[in-house]
Formats: sequence, C-alpha cells, structure tokens
Amino acid sequence: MTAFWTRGYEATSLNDLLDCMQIQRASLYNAFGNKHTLFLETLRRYDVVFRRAEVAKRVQMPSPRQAILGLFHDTTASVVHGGARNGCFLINTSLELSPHDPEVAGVVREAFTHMEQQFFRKMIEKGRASGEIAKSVVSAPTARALLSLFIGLNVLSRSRPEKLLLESIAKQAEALLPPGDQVATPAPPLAQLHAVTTG
Amino acid sequence: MTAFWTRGYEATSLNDLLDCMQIQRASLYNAFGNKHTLFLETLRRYDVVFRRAEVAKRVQMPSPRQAILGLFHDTTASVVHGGARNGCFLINTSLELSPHDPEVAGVVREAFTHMEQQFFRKMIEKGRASGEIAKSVVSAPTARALLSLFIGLNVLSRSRPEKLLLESIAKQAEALLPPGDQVATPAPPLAQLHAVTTG
DNA sequence: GTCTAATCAGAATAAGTATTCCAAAACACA
DNA sequence: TGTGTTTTGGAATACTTATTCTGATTAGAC
Repeated sequence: MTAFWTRGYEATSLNDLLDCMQIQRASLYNAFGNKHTLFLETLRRYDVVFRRAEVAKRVQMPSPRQAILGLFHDTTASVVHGGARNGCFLINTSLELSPHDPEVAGVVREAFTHMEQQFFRKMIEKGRASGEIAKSVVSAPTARALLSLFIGLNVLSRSRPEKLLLESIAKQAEALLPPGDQVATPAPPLAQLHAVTTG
Repeated sequence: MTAFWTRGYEATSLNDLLDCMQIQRASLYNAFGNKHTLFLETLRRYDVVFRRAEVAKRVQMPSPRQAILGLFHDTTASVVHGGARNGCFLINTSLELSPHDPEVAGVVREAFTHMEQQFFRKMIEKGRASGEIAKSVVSAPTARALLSLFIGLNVLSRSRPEKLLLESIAKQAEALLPPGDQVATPAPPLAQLHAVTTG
C-alpha cells in the first residue's frame, strides 16, 4: 500500500512491490492474480482501514462542528508535525487512474460521495439541529465546498507542505461553518481554564 | 501537451507522442533530447499559455471580486457544458510527479504560489480597497483557502463532473468573499438591462 | 542552384515490464 | 508421519519501453 500510495500505480514496478512485501513473485501472483487487482484491493483496503475508520470515529463525536474542523486540523498537523507528505491515496489515484480505469473510478467516486454526503452533510445537519451551526448554512452545497477544500488541502500537502498555508486552509473551513445561537462549548481543558481565570 | 495532460507522464509512451505530434522519432530526440525534458517544456508551456494568460486576463478586469468568482464559474462551465474533463495539467502533475521530481516540483510550486499570491491575494486586496469586498476578509488566509478550493474543483472535475457539485463549489467561493459597503455593480450588459427594465 | 541542416522511415539496442513456469523446500494439519 | 498446499528461488517468456543509429530524402538558407 505504501508503495502505491507514494509512487502511484505506473511508477511502482513489480520488483518494488516484491521488495516491500518481502514475498516471492509466485506468491504474489498466486494470491492476487495480477498487479491491477492487487492495486484495486489495496485501494479498497485503504478506503476501509483509513478513510471509513476516520469517518466512523468522527461521526460519533459529541460536537459535529468540531468533528469536521478537527479533520482539517488533524490532517494539517500530521503533515506539519508528523511529516506525512503522501497526501490521500484515494485523491492521488483519482488523478492518475480514475479517468481511464472504470473500476478504480468507481471506488474513488464512491469514497468522494460518501465523504460529501455521509460525513460533511450529515454532520452539518446535526450541528444545525443542535444550534451549534448557524441556520443560514445550507448543508448540501456547504458539504460540497468542504469536500473541495479538503481535497485541495491534501493536494497541497504534497507540493507545498507549509505550516502557514495548510493551517490557513483549515482555519478557513470555519468560515463556511459559522456558529449558531447555541454555541456548544464543551468543558475547556484545564490549562486553558487556568490561563483564563488567572490571565 | 494533450497526451501528457490527459494520460499523465508514465502512461504516455513515446509512440503515443509520435502519433500525436505527427513527427518522426529522430526529429523528437533532435528537438527535445528526451521524454523528460519534452514533458518539462510542455508543462512550462501550459503554465505560460493557459494559466498565466488566464490570470493576466483577469487581473485587469474592473471588478476583482468578479474576476475571482468568474474563474470558478468559468472553470465549472467548461466542464459542465464544454465537456472539459482533463482538469488542470499542473494539478494533475503535482500528484503524479512532483513528489519525486525536483524540476517538475519547482514548476508546480511556483505556479501554485503565483496563483495564491499574485492572483487571489492581490485581487482580494484590490477589492477591499475599492470596498467591493468586506474589510473583514483577511487577504492572505482567504487567498490560501481559495487556492485549495480551486484545486479541489479541478480534481473533482475529473472524477465527479456533476453540474450540481461543481456549481456548488463555485457558488460557495462567494461565501469566502462577502461583499463590502461599496457593492460594485458595473454597467449590466444590454440584454440584461433590457430584461430588467421591461420585466 | 548548391550546400547544409533537418526530416523521414525504420532497424537495432539495451534495458525494463508484467507474467508464467519449474523443481525443491517449507508448511499446515489430519 | 504422510499428504496436499503454499512458498521459495530463479529461470524463461513475451512484450514494451526509451533511446540510438543508419542511410536516404527532403526542405531551407544564402
């Protein structure tokens, strides 16, 4: 997965894969058939293990607004502090293979649609219902804008992984999600509380 | 250029290029040296002929806010109505080659930075000065967010070229650029004026 | 009109590609 | 302990890749 993720499909040779997997040629072909199906299985696995798991984790957070903004902030932090420079496997693939590979295109399209509708849109609706997000925010188009913003963030994390740039994008996601009347402020962390009461 | 643009670097073979260019093998090597420098020259040419020209055109428009929003709307329209499904050559390349090709990375990074600072940021500042854009808009981070949004738009135009999706993104760019007190309404086109006065 | 440079058409090269095949070794499991 | 399956190491295949070379032909410059 790491090989395909960092180098892409075409630029990853079978020898690269054998080296990474510590496995023999025949074993690979016996287990996966060929390079293309191995790639597809890898992509599907990434979708389940990374993307869907991340969404599932965030969906059950108490604050839907923070669930969305946290995705942007955590992605940014993992690039700036964690040195994660590979972007998103699905997004990388969407530009390299999607246009000419129907099977891959299906996986990518489904993932994008799921992010848009099952994560961003549903979280916005949840936030509107609780009053955490302003009623003026229309869920469907805002969800689409957030998807676009998130994709841009991942693309830029490969070519311009600068702290200021990426953090600005994360911050500006908030501009699309103005808080409502019922500003949900979960109990502040102790350090901050201390600073406020003593500062 | 079209070959590299649609299929990418690795997936475009030399025979593909010869077919497209209607030229013989020896001529290509005599003129460009090898595939990689041909690609680089092609990418630089795209940057000048397409991207920089587009920016230059928009920079001298009377309404900087409409110059920015027009870029989003025109990009969307060319996909939805014009069937332009190749996205942006620079953005496609930024995911395929940038991470492992310093020269290509340089061209891409420069282009992204130029878009951010010389187009988005300068246009925002111009709009703020004229009162067309609200003073609450901070130019630098908003420019970065617009860059991210624009990249997302181009990525999605390859994998999910749906009218509703892309138009929402274009529309939501406006949310990042709230109008100021001096709402600049340049003279409406005659047809529209007619409709208004007679409708 | 001549000389030079570029183009043509295609063979030749050398390396890399994914994939298949084989006999021997290791393993799983009853 | 024996049987069937999987893995190993590596050779072999068939093909594509980028690049070079050759010789003939054409086009442009002066």
